Amino acid sequence: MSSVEPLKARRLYLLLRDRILSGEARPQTRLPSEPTLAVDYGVSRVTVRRALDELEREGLIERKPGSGTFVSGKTAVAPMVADFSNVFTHLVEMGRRTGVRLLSFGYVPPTPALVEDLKLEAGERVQRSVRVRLIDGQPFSYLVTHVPERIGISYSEADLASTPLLELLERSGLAAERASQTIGAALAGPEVAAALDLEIGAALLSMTRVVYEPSGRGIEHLQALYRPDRYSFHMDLVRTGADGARRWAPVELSRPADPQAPILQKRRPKRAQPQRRTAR
Amino acid sequence: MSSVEPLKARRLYLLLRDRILSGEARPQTRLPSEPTLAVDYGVSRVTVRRALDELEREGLIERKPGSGTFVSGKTAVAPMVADFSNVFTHLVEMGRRTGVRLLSFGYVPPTPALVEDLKLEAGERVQRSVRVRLIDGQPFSYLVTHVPERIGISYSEADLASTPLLELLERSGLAAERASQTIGAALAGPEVAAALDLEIGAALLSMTRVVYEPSGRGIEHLQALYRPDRYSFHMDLVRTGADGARRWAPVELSRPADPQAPILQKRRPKRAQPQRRTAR
DNA sequence: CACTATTTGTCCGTATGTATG
DNA sequence: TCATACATACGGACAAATAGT
Repeated sequence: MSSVEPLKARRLYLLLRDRILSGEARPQTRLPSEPTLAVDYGVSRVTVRRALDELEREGLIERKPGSGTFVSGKTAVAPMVADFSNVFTHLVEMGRRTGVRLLSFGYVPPTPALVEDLKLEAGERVQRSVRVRLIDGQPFSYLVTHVPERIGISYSEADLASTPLLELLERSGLAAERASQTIGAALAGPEVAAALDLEIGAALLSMTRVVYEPSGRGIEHLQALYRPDRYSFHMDLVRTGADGARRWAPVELSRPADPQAPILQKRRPKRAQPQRRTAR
Repeated sequence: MSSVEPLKARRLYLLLRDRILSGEARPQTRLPSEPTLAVDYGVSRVTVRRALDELEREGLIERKPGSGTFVSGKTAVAPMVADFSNVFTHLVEMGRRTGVRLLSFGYVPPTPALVEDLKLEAGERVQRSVRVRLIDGQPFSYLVTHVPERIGISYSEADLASTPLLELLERSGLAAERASQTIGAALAGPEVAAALDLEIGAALLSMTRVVYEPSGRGIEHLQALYRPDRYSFHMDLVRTGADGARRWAPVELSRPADPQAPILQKRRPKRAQPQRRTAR
């Protein structure tokens, strides 16, 4: 009973939903007509209708015959916004909104890449744990963590399910002094898709972080995958250094010194899109 | 007239290509067998073969009958890595590797979101420009910029095609003092897909940045969309403040690129020996 | 040297989504 | 809205090549 799904329609549905939920297509505004959408996205009108049907079923749009299709004012669930410069995930702030599920835990031989990133010695094994973070009961991040075995033994599996890893490491007397982060994008494989309640091939935000102790050896390697509709990174910067150097430093999140501070926790990135008219 | 494209096969192809180009699947390693892939990704073997055919055609994999499918040592084009804390896109570093195409330019009434973000006054219009950045002749970013009209008039359309916007603003005597950035993900619409040489619905890295002058008014609103295979954000952090505060500050960009990191590969529920074809 | 297990390569008929009118 | 034509996707089955026992 492997019924095949309407793939093109689903893709278009996802695209339009993304536009609506991201706030690009604002409530009460009219969507392009069905024939226009069909031409724009290179599909038939039947496919467009299928996508719109789905959106209508979810209450995201309202169709008025003879008039057009309109974005309804349905609000999306507030996504989570993280301060990019804050390496610690502070449970205090997250509070009871978030939870953690420990999917797997064990000690494995490291891959070559891990040896390089963590500067492991020959034969040294790593502790590998896979966790899923939830917000309001909904999964939003998939975390694969690798820690050198000599460090990993300082806490238990149960600790990991309740306490942020970096906090555990600190309690063990380890000093996290330097960190290195890279943000990119990736596609969801079967495991991740299942864990994050997505379909295979969905787009994800990815972050790779390596934390080092003063000696320069790595103490944590984290590969995180986020649902972009539920998580994004944010950073406020101020100009520093009168030496003409174009340096910018992050500012505190908690203290919005300026009443006009531009941060709003709930704001999501807008995806701009040239509505009309392309130039070549 | 080929009316329908192989969507599932294409998706699987993109997924596997992502794994290979990102370095997760390392050269010379063996991919899971076709039946295994079919089960893992919930498609038929025929579909798996189509995806592998495409990869083989591009030389990313080598198939050895009876033996398996192997990742060939073909190196991906080095993607661009940006220092996240550096608001300025320094042409100096980018040098001649990069180029800019100005797609559109003009003055338009602002959207409600823009009014809010830039703190525009009633009736104030904005200058809107759409640019595409190229690296080695290949497009990697799609930039939609909005600038208040009172500021935009200080430079010409030609300037914009050759000089970074923030530099132009500085020359006009404007002080960029604070900035606010959000990174997320988005899906490619028709225009962006065409501009970035992608297909509609492809995943993109998105960044929204608003730059403020000391008075608190916005002087630039940038919506950037990046091809994740050609661009990513990087940041090195050091611990600051012995006051126990968990502050981290960015340091100078030292090393070029961390190859993108590990995602998990589905393990077979069978009795698997240390076959270890996992991620890195 | 065979025997076995697993892999890729090739074929089939069937079912269903998509485009067209 | 409906019906038709076509391409894709599916689940088989079987052959050939490879590697390990």
